[in-house]
Amino acid sequence: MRDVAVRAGVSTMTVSRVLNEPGKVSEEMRERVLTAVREIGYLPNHLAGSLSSNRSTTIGLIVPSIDNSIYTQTVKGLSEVLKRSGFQLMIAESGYDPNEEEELITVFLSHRVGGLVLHSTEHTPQAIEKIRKSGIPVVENGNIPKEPLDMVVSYSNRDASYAMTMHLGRLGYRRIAFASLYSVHNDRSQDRLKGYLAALKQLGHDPDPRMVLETGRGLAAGAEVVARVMQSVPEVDALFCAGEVLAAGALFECQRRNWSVPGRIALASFDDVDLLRHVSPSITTLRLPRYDIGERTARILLSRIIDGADHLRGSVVDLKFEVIQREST
Amino acid sequence: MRDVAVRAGVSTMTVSRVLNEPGKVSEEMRERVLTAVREIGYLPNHLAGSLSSNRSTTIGLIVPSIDNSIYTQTVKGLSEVLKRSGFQLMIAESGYDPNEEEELITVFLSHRVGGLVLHSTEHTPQAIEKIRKSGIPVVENGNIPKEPLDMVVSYSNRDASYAMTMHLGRLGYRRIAFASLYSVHNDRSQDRLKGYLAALKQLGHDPDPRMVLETGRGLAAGAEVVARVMQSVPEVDALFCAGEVLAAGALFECQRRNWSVPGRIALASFDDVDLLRHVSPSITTLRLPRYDIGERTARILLSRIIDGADHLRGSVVDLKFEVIQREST
DNA sequence: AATTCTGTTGTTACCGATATCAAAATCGGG
DNA sequence: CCCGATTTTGATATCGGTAACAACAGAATT
Repeated sequence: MRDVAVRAGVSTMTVSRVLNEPGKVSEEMRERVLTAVREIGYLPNHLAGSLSSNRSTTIGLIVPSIDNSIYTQTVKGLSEVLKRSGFQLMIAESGYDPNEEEELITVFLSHRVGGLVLHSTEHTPQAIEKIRKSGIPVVENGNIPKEPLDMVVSYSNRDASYAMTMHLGRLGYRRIAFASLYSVHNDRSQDRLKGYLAALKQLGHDPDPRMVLETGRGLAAGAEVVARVMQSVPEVDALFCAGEVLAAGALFECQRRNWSVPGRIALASFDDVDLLRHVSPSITTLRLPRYDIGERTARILLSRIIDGADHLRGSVVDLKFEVIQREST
Repeated sequence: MRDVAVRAGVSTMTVSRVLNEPGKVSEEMRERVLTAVREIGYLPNHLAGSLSSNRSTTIGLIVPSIDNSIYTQTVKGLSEVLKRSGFQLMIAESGYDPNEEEELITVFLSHRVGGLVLHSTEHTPQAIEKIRKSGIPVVENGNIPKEPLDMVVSYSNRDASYAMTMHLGRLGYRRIAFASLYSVHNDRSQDRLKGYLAALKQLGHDPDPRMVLETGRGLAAGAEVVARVMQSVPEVDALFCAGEVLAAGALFECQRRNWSVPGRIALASFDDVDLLRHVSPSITTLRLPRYDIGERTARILLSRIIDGADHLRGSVVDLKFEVIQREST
């Protein structure tokens, strides 16, 4: 930068102004400086800039696992909005472990990120303390927690699960089973179960512990879960899989075993991925606003960081979802 | 840091040493400093550290699109290895556009990343120039380019495509069609086509332009492409889809139209994702070392950055792939 | 014409760490 | 017990920018 200043015959301060607040510099200076910048091929040093101004254009994002198609839509929404404002994304995986998450938060804070996006809504007390102390804006977006850290952009897992279960009930299914990922350290799973149970109650069905299943990740888990419930409760007539991979795995297993869907058993899913629309039968599911979540998260963060919109502190954005009725129910 | 130094009654330099080169400090000092660090809840400022030391623990990664399951495995490999060494990942999407990529490279360079990982192997001349000038290590890992920028960790798209086509030939298929994504600005597609053509030649089959198809992304594109080739060349007996989404889409279309697979037409795919193993019939495909690519990329970058392993400059790692024979062929 | 205001540019200090080299403490051997 | 070698610690400059305020010129006001 010094080189540019010398070449243009101005002070470094003027160079800095041309690059950051061009309006405050006369036309003539601006051109002289920009020419020098081009001639030298000068690249500003963001580290120095951030250190000096105590402002950062980096946002830290922590997801449970990168290789999960449902997060990627959110990441894309985030990334596209942030890029437009010249912000960068730092991404890390917590592996569904709050302690790991805390560690990553620490690393991000020491990188002085301007904001933080957390998919999980379960945090260690130390993590919460560190975030509070840092004072940077945070958005949680995997669920709508009881006690938000700061801002929230999400949909309600409980409401979505409730809506789908009610939908199945209204279609006339009487023995509706529910499958989700293991719910320890996963309040999304817990809330989905709550929604399911609330809907059963509303429908006047009795809950049956044999019809509430938990399993691991992957298509194989979906296959296992449908086989398990068919075995233990043969009269089951619908299976609501709270996860799109589980639902797909369940469908494939039904195809292999020649269980007609929805004749023998109906299937419903959570999250609308391309796959569910293209299998036959196509699978009834919930369309969740994954991309929108990323977009809104980015916007609200930028408002806080750039415009200092302090009135947004603690705001909760509850985005809409939709039941998509297809052939499988 | 000043506060910590004062509290421990030492100089900031000693604090810095305790944190970065604990071996060079006496046991007593170390404990005094660490206590002060804990009491104050001190978080080092990485920006300041990087600026001062001119070293960075951030790696920039540019992928064409984040929401593509095949990249996520590579990202995971990268992320896991980097995390262990305290490195961070900055991720951005180029949207398959070299100009966009150049822009992102510029941003990353001004953030002074310690290394760069590019999935694409097509770059603008300016991008190449900027990278050269910056002197930071770079890994390309989407393909094995003719003229690498620096280091390469990948498999050969041409060889993989050749291997699968030969496999189909050896199984006795005589009219093998080939489908890929549009090949403009996509040397992966181009190389896969080359491999296919080379194998046809080797097998003594004549290439037929009606059996070489290009299409867009998504399951619908796979459906479209299989319908198209069945229409224009009814005697086709195998379709090699150079992309796992295309193959899955093609299979679903065959199921809808009741074209028996592999009886009426055989299907082969590129990349081994969970889905291809679980559909019925399961799909013959290539297992590519996606995760390994990320892992090796991270390792080789860290060697260059931490150990200054200059002999690795320009090295090319050609990882192995494997043909997975399944029910669809 | 003197005074105030406005807009542009420059000066200086500082952001929070590390590199470098000098100073002080420790150590072993004669 | 002294001296040089070795280890440990500290003082200072610096990394590359920006904040804050000062200086200055020309326009507007009185």
